[in-house]
Amino acid sequence: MRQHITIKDIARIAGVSTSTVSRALSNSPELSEQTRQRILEICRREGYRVNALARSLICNKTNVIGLIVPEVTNPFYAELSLGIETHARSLGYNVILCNGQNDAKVTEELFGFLISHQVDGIILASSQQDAGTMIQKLAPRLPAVLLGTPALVSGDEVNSVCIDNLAGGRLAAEHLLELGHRDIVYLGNRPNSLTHQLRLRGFTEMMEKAGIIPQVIDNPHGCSSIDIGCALSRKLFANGCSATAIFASTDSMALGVLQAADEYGISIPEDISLLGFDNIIYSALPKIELSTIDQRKQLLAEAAVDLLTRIIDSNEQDEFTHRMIRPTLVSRSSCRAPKK
Amino acid sequence: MRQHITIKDIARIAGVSTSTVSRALSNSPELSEQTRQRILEICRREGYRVNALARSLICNKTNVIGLIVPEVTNPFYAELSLGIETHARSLGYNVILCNGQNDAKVTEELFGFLISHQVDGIILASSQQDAGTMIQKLAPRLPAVLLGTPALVSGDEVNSVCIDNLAGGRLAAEHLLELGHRDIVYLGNRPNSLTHQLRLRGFTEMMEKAGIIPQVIDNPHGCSSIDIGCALSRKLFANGCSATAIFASTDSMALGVLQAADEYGISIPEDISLLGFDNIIYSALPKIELSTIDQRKQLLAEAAVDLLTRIIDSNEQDEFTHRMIRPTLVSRSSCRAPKK
DNA sequence: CTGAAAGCGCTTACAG
DNA sequence: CTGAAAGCGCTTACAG
Repeated sequence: MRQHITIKDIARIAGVSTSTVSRALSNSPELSEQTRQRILEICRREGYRVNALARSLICNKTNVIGLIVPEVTNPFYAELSLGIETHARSLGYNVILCNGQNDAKVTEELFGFLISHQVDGIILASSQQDAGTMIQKLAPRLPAVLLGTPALVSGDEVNSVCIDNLAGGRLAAEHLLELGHRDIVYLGNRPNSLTHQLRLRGFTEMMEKAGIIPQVIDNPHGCSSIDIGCALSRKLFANGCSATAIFASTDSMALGVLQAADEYGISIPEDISLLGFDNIIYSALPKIELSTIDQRKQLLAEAAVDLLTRIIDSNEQDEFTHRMIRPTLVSRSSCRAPKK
Repeated sequence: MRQHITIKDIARIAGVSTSTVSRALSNSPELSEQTRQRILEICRREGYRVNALARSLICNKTNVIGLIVPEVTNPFYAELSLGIETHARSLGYNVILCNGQNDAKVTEELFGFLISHQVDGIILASSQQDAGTMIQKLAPRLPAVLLGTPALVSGDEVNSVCIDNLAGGRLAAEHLLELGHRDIVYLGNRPNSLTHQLRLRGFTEMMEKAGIIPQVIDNPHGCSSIDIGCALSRKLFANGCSATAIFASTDSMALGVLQAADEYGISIPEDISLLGFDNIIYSALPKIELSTIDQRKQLLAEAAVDLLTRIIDSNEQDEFTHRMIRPTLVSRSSCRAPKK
């Protein structure tokens, strides 16, 4: 069944050596145009397809990039991975997209899988604190880029691309302050996520300048989701919530807030303003209309691929690059001035 | 830089032949437990990792399944791919997830990529009419399963797993009829999609039994999305819409209807009831609360993987299997009885 | 229980 | 311009 046709078969049919077939396929210049065409025609006719495994084994290059995301079901990562795949393809690389499932064990296995398969480099998208350390430990020597978390701050020797979360937090604070909010909740802070730490820090610093100390509600889970956002908000609302605005750590969390608010008869934005972070496509839906901080996924994706391929090509690694992208505010209708 | 440690290095360090190292790694029984442990310890210490390319080349088996989805950014496919990956992993297979981007050219390239990389089998998730033919043409001889479209009907010689779309269409019709609707629009029919044809047929057959001929609005694009749903609905609403209910061909399309309705000041479900198809997670959001037909992604995913691995193991292919999963109605609040 | 040898499908110096 | 040979990293009969 799995009997593929090989270069040997083609050589036999064409009456040439395997070397010649190989050269015809790789567009080697040292070959008469005539024989090349004749051989290529035979390949086409016989449905020949090069065995990438064998070729990569020889060339020590696969032209494959491994991409690990925490969860494809989160639209933020789905959109990000689409951007990465598209840009990588335009540069001649294929992408193997893997689902870490927010699980360190699975992620570690995926590293093993990708390395075993000799990928040329790895992009790890993560908001986990230890993502940089993971790369160092699991893929030393392999070109790698950490996407979404600034490795610079954590001191790991890895390359990274991410949004400026500090600036993002500040943007959020400015927006809510300008609208006149004073009693504000930051919902869903993940203490073990550097990304979230920075987001929070930018937010609180700006708030404190205005003499305000926001209430911070931690998210003890390793990820953010609608369900978690909903659960945390239920607790908040159950205890009676005086705040006029909630800044949710991600859009998914914000969608959860929306759900809990609905259950408690709280209107958004009439009773409470809601601001998210990420700008996933569902935030733009009517009835949702979530104001949010845009992570600019397209820019992130391209920067990560560009950086990784540059490292792969340079074949050296004695300095590390960190790129930060500036976030922007997307103002929709989930935020307004507080009631007097 | 990309100097990996090989079996030869291990052999040298351990003072044995490469054969022995290989046997230690593959848990071959013909080996003293003592040397095995000694060798494995060295491998661990040196951070040795088997080169999957070389191993697969010899074994003629990769334990990798290729999965092509039209778009990971569609939550339906994102959830489906998660189910497939999880189930495949539990059976010892890794999954290479690829993004067809709703583009025949890209999909064809992906087939080439996967076949070149010697995957053991392919799952193609698609709602395109010609998906079965594509498999036959691009991957004859390779174990493959078409997911989401019934190959049986199209007469292609491929295996398939899908929901019973005819039954799904009937379920939708029954629900709207029971609520008392008589003036109904089916929005987003894709004439070149067998899946959608069946959905429509089940729907109209049931309607016609009740003496009703629904208005059908075609979707000329090759895919369904929020934007397309919105654009089609705008046209519908702009011309004045008498219908009391809309059955959208997918949940994404339904979200687009919601958006257009909002623009035209039409309330759902007060003015018009809205029913979707798929049951993506965003349909469950408050304020959205979309009634829909559940495709039961988990069952689909598992059935596809089970079928594919069975074919891979059997190593023969002279009969083709078609599995259909029964859809269910998920009734939320976007559908109600029409105003008198 | 262990090793030498052949071979998986390919590429690339090295000759001619 | 073309071919014979070596080799990528591994596995597996075949001897011993």
